[in-house]
Amino acid sequence: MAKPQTRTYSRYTQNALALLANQIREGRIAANFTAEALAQRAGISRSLLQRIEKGDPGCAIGAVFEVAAILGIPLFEADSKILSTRLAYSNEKQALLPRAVRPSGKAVKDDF
Amino acid sequence: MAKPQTRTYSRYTQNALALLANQIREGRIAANFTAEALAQRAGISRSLLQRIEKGDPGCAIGAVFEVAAILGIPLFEADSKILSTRLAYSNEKQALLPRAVRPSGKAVKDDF
DNA sequence: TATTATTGGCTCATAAACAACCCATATGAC
DNA sequence: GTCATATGGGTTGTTTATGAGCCAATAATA
Repeated sequence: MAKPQTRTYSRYTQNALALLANQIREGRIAANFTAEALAQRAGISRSLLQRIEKGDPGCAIGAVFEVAAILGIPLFEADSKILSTRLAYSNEKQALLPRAVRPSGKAVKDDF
Repeated sequence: MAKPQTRTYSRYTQNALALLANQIREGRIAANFTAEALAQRAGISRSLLQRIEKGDPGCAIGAVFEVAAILGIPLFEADSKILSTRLAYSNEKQALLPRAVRPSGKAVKDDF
């Protein structure tokens, strides 16, 4: 009972995936890393890295982020320190939110 | 012959995953979306959305990005227009890069 | 040009992701 | 408090991702 098979992606998602993939490839070349070498560092196979550099939506997000991290590509445009600060803030905020949502009659936001 | 089994992640990757997960959950609640409702919009199951909101590194990056896109969470801190502009620029840059890397003697960058 | 290594693109076997249910609990509205 | 439902967490079976290996083509250097 698992059939993602044909999953669709918004243009925004497609572009974001493509951009991240490009940054990874550019970063690898800039850092003078062989695909094999980078894959090894990230603890993944070369074939997976190839798919990552092609922007395959099916790749595990952990693997993609790890490769990006190794190359020093800033996720969220934030360095290590800022990221953890934002995370801490986010966690506090989380605690204040309601835990269940009651859909209020109608739709809310559909524009992006 | 597939055994990711025990994959390790840098702190940076872990934080980035957690932050994105938090933003998604916060965004869903802010938009007054039920988990079920959001999952349907994204074309995924509720159980997958739950894993996404917990920051599971094994989730497909396409699914995560799509959910983020629906909620209007800016990936790369960029809106739709800026994102496509950056992608176009990145593609041009890509064409100018060498296609194969010759590892020059020693290591390069290991600090991030 | 010759040489060597990187890369792209396959196949295959296996581990993992995913969807569809289920139930129990907690939550929000009344 | 009562009620309806959203959520957390677990299970199951199928689909998919992943690692390993291989080969051909390509690209980088001498």
